Amino acid sequence: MAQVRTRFSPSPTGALHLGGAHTALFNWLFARHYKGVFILRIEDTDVERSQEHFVEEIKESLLWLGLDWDEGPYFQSERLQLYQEYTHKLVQVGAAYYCDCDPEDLEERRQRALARGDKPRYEGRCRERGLGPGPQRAVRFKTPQTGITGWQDQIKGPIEFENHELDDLVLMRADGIPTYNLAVVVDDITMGVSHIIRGDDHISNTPRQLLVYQALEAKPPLLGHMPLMLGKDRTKLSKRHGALPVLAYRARGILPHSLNNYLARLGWSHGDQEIFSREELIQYFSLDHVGKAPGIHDDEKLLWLNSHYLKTGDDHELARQLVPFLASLGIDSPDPEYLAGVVATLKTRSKTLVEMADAARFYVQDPRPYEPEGAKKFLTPDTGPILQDAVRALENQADLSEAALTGMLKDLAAQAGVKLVAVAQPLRVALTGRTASPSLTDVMALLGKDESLSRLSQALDYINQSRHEVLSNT
RNA sequence: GUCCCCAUCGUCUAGCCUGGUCCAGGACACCGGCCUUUCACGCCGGCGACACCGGUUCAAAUCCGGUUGGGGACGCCA
Repeated sequence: MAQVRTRFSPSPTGALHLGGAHTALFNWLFARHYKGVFILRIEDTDVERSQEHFVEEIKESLLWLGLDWDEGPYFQSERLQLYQEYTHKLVQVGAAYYCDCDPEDLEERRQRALARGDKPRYEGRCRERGLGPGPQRAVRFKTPQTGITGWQDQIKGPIEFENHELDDLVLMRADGIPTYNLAVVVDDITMGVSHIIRGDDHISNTPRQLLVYQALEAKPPLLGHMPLMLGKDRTKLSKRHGALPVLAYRARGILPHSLNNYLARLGWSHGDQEIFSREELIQYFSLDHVGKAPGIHDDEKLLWLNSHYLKTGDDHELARQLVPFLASLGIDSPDPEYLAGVVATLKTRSKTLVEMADAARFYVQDPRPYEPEGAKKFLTPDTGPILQDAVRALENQADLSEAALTGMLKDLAAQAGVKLVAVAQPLRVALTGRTASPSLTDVMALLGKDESLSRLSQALDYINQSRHEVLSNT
């Protein structure tokens, strides 16, 4: 295969969301697999809606996902001259013509046709008028009205359209800015794009673009239309389906590779494999295992992948990634070594970094106020003696290893003649403020002897205090 | 409405091209059990699908046709 050159070409009219990330990923994977080039191109010909800050957000999103580009970003708004040249060429060879139809009038006709149940299309009023350039004049493509335009889609297989289904699309607006259909073609030709991989919502544009290639006597790239991602309601994924911008997933505490792995497996597969490293994704990716049917976005599966990567990730690396999440809870990042230890105890219990940060609170903050239910149930006059015994035992405990602490807990239970759980829960609430937490042996080891002892006496104070409150209330 | 695309468990999917090895495999979710100092993790098990009709064939999830259903596109948006 000649050099592979793919591109991702978002329009900066909104944030990069899941659907965009999906196509970006497939293009990137394809380019990386074939050791080709991945191009970023910003399609900002919609002057009205394009915004600079969206460009930044798109770049940031791609970088966060690790989808680095080799060329670009190119901006269509900086290539207007080029589109003009191509437009003139098309007019010269008789493949395009000037049109002065009133856009509002056209819009009205379109609405009427739709209401009537007809296929709305430009009737070709200016097609044979031989108009020259002038103000308020757009350039339309003279679509052949006979014959068939088709291609071998790299994902869907053969697709064909009858040319008479197509109308004369606008290539160049009256204001001299090209439309999408012209700009893509010119760009893909001049940038030497070898493979266009895009959503299948572009299928109906494809015959038009192919016809433009023909008129330009240019060889079109290979085309692959990937199935769309649908929302739970099975319609095209859009803003109204929830937290969709890629950066929203970052904010939720999703790891970038979790999202990549998730997105890769939506519409693509490699046998029964679910978990892929970045390298494996590159190694295995190809268009022949991209499916044709649309997929529905499933947050649960994403969360599962994320918890998998949390579980299997490196403690220090995860600790580093956890820092901003702690910060947003108002917690200064503790010593990296200590935080890695904290992470080690939390990684199997968290689905996101947000959850992990929240679960980490008690390690670096006062466990009070205690979880009300837990305090009510486990920090009572009945459990006071157990806590007192625990204080004594811990004071004499020199070895804070897992085995030693487990032994200590078991001895405590044996001496009190109760089950281990009866000792563990009061201690847990005293130390962590909660009824659910990592293993107590881990907690005590990390907190250290002094801090643990101080939390136990805090809890004893709490018990005494509430007893007095009860007494004074009665 | 017209054109185009699609159709395997609730969801993501393997298998389909090169029919038999599939009374359809994996994963998420869900349910049950085990493990257990709590919560999780983990482990074991369970539930659960070839949209429908016809054709081709000794044989069809796999090939063909139709029906139904879903989606997408019909902009001087991309």
